[in-house]
Amino acid sequence: MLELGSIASRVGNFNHLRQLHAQIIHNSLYHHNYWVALLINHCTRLRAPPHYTHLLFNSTPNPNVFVFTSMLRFYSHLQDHAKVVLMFEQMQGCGVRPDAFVYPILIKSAGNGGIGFHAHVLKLGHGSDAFVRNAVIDMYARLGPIGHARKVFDEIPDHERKVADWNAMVSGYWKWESEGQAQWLFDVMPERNVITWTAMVTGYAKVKDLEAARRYFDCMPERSVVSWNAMLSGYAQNGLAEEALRLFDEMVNAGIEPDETTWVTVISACSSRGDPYLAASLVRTLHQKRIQLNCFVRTALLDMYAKCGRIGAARRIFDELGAYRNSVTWNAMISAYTRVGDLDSAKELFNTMPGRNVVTWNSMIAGYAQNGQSAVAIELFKEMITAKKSTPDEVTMVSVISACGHLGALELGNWVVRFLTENQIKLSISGHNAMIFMYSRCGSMEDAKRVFQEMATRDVVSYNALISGFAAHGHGVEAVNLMSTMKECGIEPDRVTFIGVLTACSHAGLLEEGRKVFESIKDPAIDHYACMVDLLGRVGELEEAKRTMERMPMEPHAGVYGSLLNASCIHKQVELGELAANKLFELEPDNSGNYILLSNIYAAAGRWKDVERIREAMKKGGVKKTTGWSWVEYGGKLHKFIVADRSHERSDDIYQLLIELRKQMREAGYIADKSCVLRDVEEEEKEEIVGTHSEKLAICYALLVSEAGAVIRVVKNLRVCWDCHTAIKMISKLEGRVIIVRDNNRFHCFNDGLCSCKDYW
DNA sequence: GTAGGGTTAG
Repeated sequence: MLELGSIASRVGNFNHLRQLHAQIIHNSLYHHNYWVALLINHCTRLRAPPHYTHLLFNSTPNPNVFVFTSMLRFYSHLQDHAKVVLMFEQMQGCGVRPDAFVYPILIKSAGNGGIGFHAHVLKLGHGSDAFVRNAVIDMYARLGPIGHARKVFDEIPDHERKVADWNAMVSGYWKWESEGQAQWLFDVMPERNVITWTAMVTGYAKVKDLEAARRYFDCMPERSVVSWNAMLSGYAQNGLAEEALRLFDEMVNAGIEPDETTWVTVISACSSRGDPYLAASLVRTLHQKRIQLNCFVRTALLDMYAKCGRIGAARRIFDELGAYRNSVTWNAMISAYTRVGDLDSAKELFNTMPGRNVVTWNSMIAGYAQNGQSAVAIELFKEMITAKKSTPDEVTMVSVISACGHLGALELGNWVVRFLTENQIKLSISGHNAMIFMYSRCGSMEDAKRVFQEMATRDVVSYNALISGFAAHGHGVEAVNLMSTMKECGIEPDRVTFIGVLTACSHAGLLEEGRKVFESIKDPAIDHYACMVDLLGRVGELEEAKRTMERMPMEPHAGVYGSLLNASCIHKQVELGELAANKLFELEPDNSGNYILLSNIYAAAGRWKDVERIREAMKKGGVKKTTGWSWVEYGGKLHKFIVADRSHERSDDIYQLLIELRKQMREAGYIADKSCVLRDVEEEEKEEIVGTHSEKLAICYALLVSEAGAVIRVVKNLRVCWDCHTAIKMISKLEGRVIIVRDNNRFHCFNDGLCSCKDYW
């Protein structure tokens, strides 16, 4: 028996637990409820699998109140409220009378059902038991209404009121964001303990007042590991990873032994830094200290590996966890895959995951949205609301709104906005930012401005979204002015702001403003140089563009040479174009656009042999002209087209219209634009109408639906060429309204046959 | 205590 006792006191992991279990059976002690309860309590602590624990329980012939209490505690820890209630019922069924210890567990785990237990407790006369009373206060403090907690609290005679009751109230007020009440209770309470102080640290961290949190932390008469953890996670969850890691050092130096929670928090702080060296040193420490890695720590490690780019290591942890995985583990792994763009692996996990929650859906939807698969993201969102298993929240909607913006799908966007109000989903800053983005990408600058103006608080992203919108629509002056406004409001422009403003200057031809903006950037990044080269190039200052590029403190990337090539194309500069293109052929050998641009430059100069040479080079290098999808939004649906596409239900009408259009144009004496030379050369090899590229099909569809008076939005991948121009002119004349056409990153607003963007003609 | 969201350029 003595030996058993010494084994029991050393149960540190699941194997020890099994050994103890075996010993107990070996000594025929299994029917002793004392040992069973002890085993179950170890199961709780070590988070043993439920089936193992349940087996233990089931083979106990006459469980007493201690065994039942242990089981209740076990399921309560797992947050399996249904099992807790079931166990409670079984307990009563066995004629075992619940004592005052049982009710706090029940109430804590039962969620809203706890209110029912409150009545039960009063009836059984446990109402004046200090633990039960505290559990009741704690329940109302956590679940609300907090007023009920206060009522029970006030009814306790002064001399019976314990510090735990005060603490429950303090935490409750923080939970319900009554900072003043929490503070007041803290000030008037007759005695405080380490839990009280820690609650204040947690509370101030929750309202993001980390300075106040730190003041309380520094003033604490004593600190437990929980207090350290509270301060640590306060830093970690508010994005102050550096502070968290510094505090962790302090903690170690102070000789405090970190617990599992500490490790989880520190690992998560390390994740947000994404630093593989720091990660490796943390893992070494864990090994040296022989830390038990529970599911939480392992999941945090998984996430850390993934965010440091070690997807394989992350997957190994995921596989090793096996049955111990929880939904967080799954979601972390899914996000790990979407982060690196491996959508297939992510989707595979998504499909096999048991019990998806809203975060699972959000991870997958955001994964598609962030990897250029906006249409799929929206499809998945529709599936989510049809399945009705999880309710979309703000995070879901932010991704969906952004996806609508990327597609330029205004009808869809408006439907999503209606969905928000119908389902009472409130948007915070990022939600409104996504809306600004969506509206400006869809060409509704008025709506974008309205959303921006209606916001109570705006951050740098709000300004950036609107500035980029102005940039895309050629509203240069408004973009420059908005940057001044943001400075006046005390928000500092960041990298993205400058990209937006410089792009705006570029599209509006504001050379001097652009120069000033560029000069004002303290430490211009490579993208800022690219924008500046673009601006100089477009307005025809090609020499200065070239000089700017040569003076860059870093090696120019494809964006810089691309700008130069584009400018050479606009201003028909063969030599400069060749220089830029040759660099680009090294940097992006598979990008067909560069070959086409250079060939266009040659064609414009009448150098047909060179055009032919480029075509040969493409063939030899196996460079395929990228065939993107184009699509038209109509009736809340996206009609997709690809080269030689015949899949559309109105395919015959579309091709008929195309033939008609060409006939009309030929008769009217239109001549093919030189910018389409390479395409037309390629197409001549095929049956002309079959090889028609997707944008022409999209335009034809738009033209067809316009006859029915539909709203037309032609989006994505539109290199507006000769046929398309003519078609768009026809549509907008027909409609007498503004038509927005989007090619990858630029907008073309056609009003009465005129386009705001002069790039292509 | 661990998981998910918004802005960027040729």
